Amino acid sequence: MPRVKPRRETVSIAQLAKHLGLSEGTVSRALNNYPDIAKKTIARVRKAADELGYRPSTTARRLARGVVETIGFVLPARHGHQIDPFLAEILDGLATELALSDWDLLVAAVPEGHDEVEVMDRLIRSGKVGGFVVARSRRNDPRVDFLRKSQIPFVVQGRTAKYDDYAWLDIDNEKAFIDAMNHLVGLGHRKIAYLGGDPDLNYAWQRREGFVSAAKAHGCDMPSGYVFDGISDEMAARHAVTELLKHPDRPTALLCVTDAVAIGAIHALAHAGIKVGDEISVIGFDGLPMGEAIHPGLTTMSQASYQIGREVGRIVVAQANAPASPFSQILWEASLTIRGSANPPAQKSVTNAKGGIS
Amino acid sequence: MPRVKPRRETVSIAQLAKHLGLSEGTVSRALNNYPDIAKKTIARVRKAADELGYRPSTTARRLARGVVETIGFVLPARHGHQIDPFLAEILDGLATELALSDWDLLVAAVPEGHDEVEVMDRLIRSGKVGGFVVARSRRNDPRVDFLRKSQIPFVVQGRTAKYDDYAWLDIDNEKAFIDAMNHLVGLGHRKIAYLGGDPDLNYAWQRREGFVSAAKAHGCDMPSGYVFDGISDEMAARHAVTELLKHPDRPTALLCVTDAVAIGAIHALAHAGIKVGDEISVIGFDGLPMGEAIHPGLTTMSQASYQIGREVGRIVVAQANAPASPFSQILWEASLTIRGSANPPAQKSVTNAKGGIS
DNA sequence: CCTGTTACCGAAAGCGATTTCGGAAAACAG
DNA sequence: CTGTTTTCCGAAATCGCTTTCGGTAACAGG
Repeated sequence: MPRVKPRRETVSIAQLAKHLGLSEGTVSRALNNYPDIAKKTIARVRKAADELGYRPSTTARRLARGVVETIGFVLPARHGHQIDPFLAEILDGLATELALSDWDLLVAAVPEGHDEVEVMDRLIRSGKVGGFVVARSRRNDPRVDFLRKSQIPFVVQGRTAKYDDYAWLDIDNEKAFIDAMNHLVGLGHRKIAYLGGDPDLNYAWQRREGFVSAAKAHGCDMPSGYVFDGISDEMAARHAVTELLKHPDRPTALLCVTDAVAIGAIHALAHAGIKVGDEISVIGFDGLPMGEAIHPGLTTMSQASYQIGREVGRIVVAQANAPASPFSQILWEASLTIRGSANPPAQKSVTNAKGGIS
Repeated sequence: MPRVKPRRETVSIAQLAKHLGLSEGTVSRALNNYPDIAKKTIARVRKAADELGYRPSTTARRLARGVVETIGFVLPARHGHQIDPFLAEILDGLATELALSDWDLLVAAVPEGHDEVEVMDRLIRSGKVGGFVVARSRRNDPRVDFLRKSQIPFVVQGRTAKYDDYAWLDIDNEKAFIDAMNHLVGLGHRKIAYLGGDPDLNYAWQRREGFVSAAKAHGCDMPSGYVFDGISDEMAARHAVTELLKHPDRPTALLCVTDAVAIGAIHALAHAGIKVGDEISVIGFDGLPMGEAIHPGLTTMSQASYQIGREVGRIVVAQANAPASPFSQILWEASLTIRGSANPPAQKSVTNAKGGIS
């Protein structure tokens, strides 16, 4: 299926060269600051290039240089879920940072019936990208496994459980949830339930670890039925809360793996006529703007997702420019944002009820 | 600044040709289904290509063909705001649709101090994209003005006020808000206030038109101070609601330009101790999942943003493949999603108070 | 058996840059 | 004024693929 060739009417280096009475090679070297071109000539070429609106064809340049200054980002396959705000923010930051280095951002979706690694492999083989950013890492992540042996620069937002021979930027999720627990315990809570996410996702695992270790450290009651896993959206959160409200030893606080889950939980609690922030405290994680808009405001551990996107972009470009340099591995902290959803427990409930089975 | 040439270790057509004992040209034509290649040969080439994992370099292919199968999407400059969920959904749908046609999606941000048109211009001149999708159109949109005379295929999500000689896909915002008003009036409301967005954004303008015309048609009270403009986020919505609550003739319902605004309004109302869905009804627009998670659930006009993204992708690719064909101009309808935030007005308030100045 | 088609494939010329290599002109030294 | 460096630029090869243009071999018809 041969196609037509709709040649763009843009200026080529040949035209620019003819216009200047120079050879293409000279023009090219002038624009790329080669030392063997007279400064006067460089200036002349620059000026003409500006006037004619010349921009080198990135296609031709890529072919000649053999370098692709484009970062790939594969959107997680949507299994009914919608793309979450956290990813959107990362993308925004990433695009912004890449623009500053004159790199491009290629966003790819995973078609039905394919998987992420397949998509990445095709992007690499067809020479469309020169690096990757991987978001929302899993404990055991095939994407990272693949990229590790692919010779291509990449940065992971998050970490995996096993290997550590690659660049990543992660939030200290464990510490964040320990902090959150400290806050709750400091407020007087001892009966704290946990709405966790898919433990395959490393952040969910890490947060759970933080919760569990802090609960132990503080000697919190941990009756069975206090810890949920696999809560990934608002609806799941509502169901979990419904369960929880039937619990003989009702918790006074709820720690949630994400803001979305926390908001779902708050909704469910409000629906059940329970006053959030009063009868039950809730803490989330993310720092979504929405957390400020709901009632009561959501107390949460905030992470600067836009900044994460930017930093990740910076790292991947740096790595592409200096392949031999050691991997950046950066750990950032989340910060506690206090709003109305977490307060001291209601007085009547401050009894050390006999805990159930852990 | 000459760079190194880190040649990828991928298979080239030359290697494949040598491996097969054929010429490069023949291999190329075989893979592109030229009619003058024996079917047997095509099959043989196909097989070998699969086995060797050959993928043609898109860079070389682009250079040779002079066609760039990439759609550009410029993220709106973030003036403190965060990227909204609606855009994220569109992106997701767009990427998915493009993947099916084997097109790529290039997402660009606007660096500080530049504007969107500049960014688009550079993307075109440097040959990085072969088409554009423009989202969130303004009534008077420089991006559309620019693209109209740029000879490059593009699709606008939304419309502009003036020209109509380009492809677009829009929601019938005016009708949607008339429908919303009909719903409110049907419930018994007559005193309805409006929290509108930036009227430069065409959807905000259209929705406002819908509100105003329906209000007139139904003979609703329209005292001054009932219509707000420029409400773009939750905080602005809160301030507007604060104003509104001081109004001598308090409205019984609130129509909001977006879900985000509606959620901000609900928050403000709840904060003021007013029961949403009871004392005051609220309706939004978008159909964000969050609207289902808040309490009470948000009654809203839903639009299928993911589908919009897909359709827009389909259109732009179609247009790129058949440049001469007429512009697709598609109008979709939003659908009313009823939840708890809009109900008949409280009985005591159902008095036809004397309206203020319109 | 000879000629006219058809069916297939090879050769070669781009596409628009980059980069190496070498040579002419200019600058410097003696 | 000649010989040697520098400076600066042109020529040409390349990157990997597409596509046009012939040309050979096979096949048909007479």
